[in-house]
Amino acid sequence: MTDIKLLWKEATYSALKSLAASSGLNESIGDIESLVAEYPPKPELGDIGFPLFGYAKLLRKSPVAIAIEVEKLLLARGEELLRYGRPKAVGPYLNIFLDRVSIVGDILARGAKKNWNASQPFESRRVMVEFSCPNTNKPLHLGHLRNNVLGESLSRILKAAGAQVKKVNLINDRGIHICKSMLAYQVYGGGRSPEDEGLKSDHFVGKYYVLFNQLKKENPKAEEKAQELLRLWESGDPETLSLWKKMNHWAVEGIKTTYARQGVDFDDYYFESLTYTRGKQEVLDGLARGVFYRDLDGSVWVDLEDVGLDKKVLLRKDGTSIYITQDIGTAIQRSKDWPFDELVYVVASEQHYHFRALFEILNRLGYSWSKNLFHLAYGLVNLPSGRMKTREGTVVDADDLIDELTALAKKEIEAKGRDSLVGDPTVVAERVALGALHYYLLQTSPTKDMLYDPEQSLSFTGNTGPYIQYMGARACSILRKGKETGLSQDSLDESSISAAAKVLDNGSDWPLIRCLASFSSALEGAARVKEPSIMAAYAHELAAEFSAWYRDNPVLSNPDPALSAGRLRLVNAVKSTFEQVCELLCIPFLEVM
RNA sequence: GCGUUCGUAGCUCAGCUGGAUAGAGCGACGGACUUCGAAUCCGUAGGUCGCAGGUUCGAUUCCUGUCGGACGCACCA
Repeated sequence: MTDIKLLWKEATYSALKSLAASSGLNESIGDIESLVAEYPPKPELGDIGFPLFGYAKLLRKSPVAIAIEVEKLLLARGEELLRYGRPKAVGPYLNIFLDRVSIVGDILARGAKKNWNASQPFESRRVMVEFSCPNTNKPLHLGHLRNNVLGESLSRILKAAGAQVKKVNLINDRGIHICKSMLAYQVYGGGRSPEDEGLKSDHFVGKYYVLFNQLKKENPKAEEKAQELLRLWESGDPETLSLWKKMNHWAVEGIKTTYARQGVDFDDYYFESLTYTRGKQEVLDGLARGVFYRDLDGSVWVDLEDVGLDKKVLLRKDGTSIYITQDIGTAIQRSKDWPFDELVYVVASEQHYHFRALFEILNRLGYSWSKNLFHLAYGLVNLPSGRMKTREGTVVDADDLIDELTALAKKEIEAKGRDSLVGDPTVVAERVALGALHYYLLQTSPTKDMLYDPEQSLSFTGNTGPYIQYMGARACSILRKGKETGLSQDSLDESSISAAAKVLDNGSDWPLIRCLASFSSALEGAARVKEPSIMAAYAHELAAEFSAWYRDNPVLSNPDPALSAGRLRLVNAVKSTFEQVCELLCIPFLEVM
């Protein structure tokens, strides 16, 4: 599809060029990029549209007249071009009606295959994606769920578009916040384990982090003691390290369980405790080269005021590194470990300023790849009641939320009397819950703050993940019935496909086919601007299109067996496309639900 | 104060490098289950795209200003 589009674009562009030449105008008509190809709003207008307004002034003709002349020029080129479709002037637009049989053929060839996507605009690009990056003092919450699904989905989209992707996670396993939960555990824990208290291990650690607030009330020196614990940790005190290791293990293992449940994983884990001293040497080198400067008290600074930022501290007066110093070191290390064409940080938009400074500092240190760093900033997830706050207990815990959604989905399955039809209702319910949650989080563009309305997300009607899952399940259902009737012909040899394609070259099947064909441009768009929301919009469009199609176009109960067989092939392609789309959006695909 | 970002239907959101009549879902109202699964579908109502300028043949989209919200401007992470 992409190639055919390009072919028509080139043909139209060269027609415009010769039009300019024959009018005796030597003015340039701009490069081919200035000719935009779009989709006409209605199928009956054509499959590709070129608006010609921009050429009116250059050619001293109305766009309507230009369209007519371009159409004439293109028609004159004969079969060599016209076997790929027909050009038609439609007002100020030059539209193309593509050769539908060949397009249908391409779609049907998807069949039940997994990897039919041939369009790979990101081929050979190496992209590293960093996401999640939890603290080890508490379990994941709703905000992490948005981060995780954004990072995972974007990685899958980039991979599908042909890129080599490396997913990395940086665990924040050191610092004062970790020491607080350790201190509270020393005071209240009594040496108990998560098993002793019957808690998931990360929730167990989180409980003690919350208990630190109680400790502060009981003991005014609690903050001081936490600082003391941090000093002990940094000096390598064995007892402190052993407690730290134990609690971190609990936290990380619990968090990994949630990842597995969510269907998220990583190619590499970095631990801040192992990387936090990196970057110091880089800063000292930069200082020696005059990129940074030393203050009278001994601290090291960078002045970014000329690019609209402030002066930033890079090393404390005692020579220790801070947050941004670590990120400098980590970025440089990564560029050595796995040279990338691009590094994407999926981090909340609160830290936008931090990343602008980081990228600029790396630029000043002379790393040419600093221009290939990208902060995928996402907005906060708010509740109808306001912002989530740890201290006010308004944080929505990730595991609890998935549990609640699962329970609700199960109730829905039972209410519809489908519990005996879906296999294990609990398993299916959790997959529906994840579909609901992930789609809800991905449909909004990342940059925006979003409102998480538990009620709406718990409802499975409308523009939701379960709706998309349902349409996938319906496609499967038709295919199952088709097998029983013996109408389905799955052979993928060229002649049988093109025979089926001819049957499907009609007005009623076209809107669905056109939608299936636009998958690659949705994928390309989502990968280019790094927004899974574009793929989510495509998923909904496909679901709605399929729903409308099978309502009006009987597949099995059709008097024409050839049409039935052809449409069954089409349903097969629909199913295959849904599987791909669901995979990209972290929505579990369901054969029945 | 400075910076970043957002403002589209009653609510939650789409609208891709400026292009053909600004779209979904929820909610409201009215319809469709002897028919491939009604977690569905169809119809109706609902918009000065925050406001004011500017660029352009053309602006929800780009620029400037302005109003409103969010976030940021630590020797915290």
